[in-house]
Amino acid sequence: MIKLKHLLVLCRHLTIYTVEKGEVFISKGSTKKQLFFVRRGMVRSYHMNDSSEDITFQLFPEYHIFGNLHSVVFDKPSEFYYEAIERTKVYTIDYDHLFDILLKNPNTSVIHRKFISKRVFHQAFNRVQGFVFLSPEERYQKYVKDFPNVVGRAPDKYIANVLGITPVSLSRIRNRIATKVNGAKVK
Amino acid sequence: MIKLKHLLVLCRHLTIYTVEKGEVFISKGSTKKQLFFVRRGMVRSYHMNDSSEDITFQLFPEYHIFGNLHSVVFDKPSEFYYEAIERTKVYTIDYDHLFDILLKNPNTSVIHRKFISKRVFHQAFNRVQGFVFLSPEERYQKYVKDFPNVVGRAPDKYIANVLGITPVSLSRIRNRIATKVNGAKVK
DNA sequence: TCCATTTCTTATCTTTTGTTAATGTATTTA
DNA sequence: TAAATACATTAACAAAAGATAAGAAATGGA
Repeated sequence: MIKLKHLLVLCRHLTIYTVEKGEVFISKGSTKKQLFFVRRGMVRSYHMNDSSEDITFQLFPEYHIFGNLHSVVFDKPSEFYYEAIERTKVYTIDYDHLFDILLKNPNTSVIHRKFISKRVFHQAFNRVQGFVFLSPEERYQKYVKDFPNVVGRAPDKYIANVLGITPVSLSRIRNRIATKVNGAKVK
Repeated sequence: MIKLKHLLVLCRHLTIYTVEKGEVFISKGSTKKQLFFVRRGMVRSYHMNDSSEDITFQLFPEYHIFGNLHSVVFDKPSEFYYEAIERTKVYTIDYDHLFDILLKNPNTSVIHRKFISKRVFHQAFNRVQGFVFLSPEERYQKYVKDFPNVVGRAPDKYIANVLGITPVSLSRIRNRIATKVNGAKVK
């Protein structure tokens, strides 16, 4: 059980701010261990190729948590950029600071455990299951179900990357699904 | 720093045993929260399709840890089977028991954190990165590099599943790579 | 509102993958 | 040892995906 008073301990240490579309929260190479909670807007993490083409790794809409995973978990510089793709409002806290609080308030270790294992791990584990057990088409359908507030909103090219396919292929998949549903395609 | 005395606390609670090839450690539906350390042999986790065809999710050779993830992390019954694909020797401990020990020995929380975040999460996160950034062929090459003691040993059909492709496709990829390396293929 | 840019779709072609089945090769088991 | 089983490879075909480019639609700024 997470109790209100433990949440209050955390809230006092949160910083709140808003950034414009295109602004970057975390750059490649950063070792800052920060966690962010998206209160409004959307963020994408992406990887920059040698040939200067970026591939989106994940999309974070409202009420999702992101952070410099490479630093927080692996103690390495970030390999990703994290940028707002809309005007975005976040709550942020330094991870080491958070960890101090958790250590000083043993009861909050429940929050820590829940955070690390449930949220972040669950995401990664579920994605792997999708790649192993589902076809690209099924993976897209599952993504629509799991993230209905991302689909018509973030550019499809980002979603395609997240699903491990090309934007062109995603467009065809969407077409294929529409054709199936409507019997014949509606122009 | 993990200290010897903390490891000793854990060791006293480990159970050691060996099973034959084909025997099952964890069945689908199990809610037992157990962790296993593979001392010798190899284990595979797999998912049973409705049409009674199984898909391998992961392979665990020596010195790898596995457990009923669905139960330990999500408090749900296991959706996977975990079976020995060789004669396998494991060290095992009940997860709740382990957690008790960790709580009573605050210094061991380092072990806990390292275990959950580093090992298990690292695996999942790395796999997702592979699916998003690499082609099936590159994914296979990375797997060979990361698990040299699995490749010539576990059946290729299992490895193919882990990589999210069919066994036939993996065979073609291997052929393609061999042809590239040798200039012409060696029969 | 209009222009420029970005994004999505569509088309063409090539490559890869899935599917199914046959063949060859080990490995097991009786 | 012989037969049976499991596995890997290969082939043939269909389906899907990647790459590239061109056109349509949407978006964003001036």
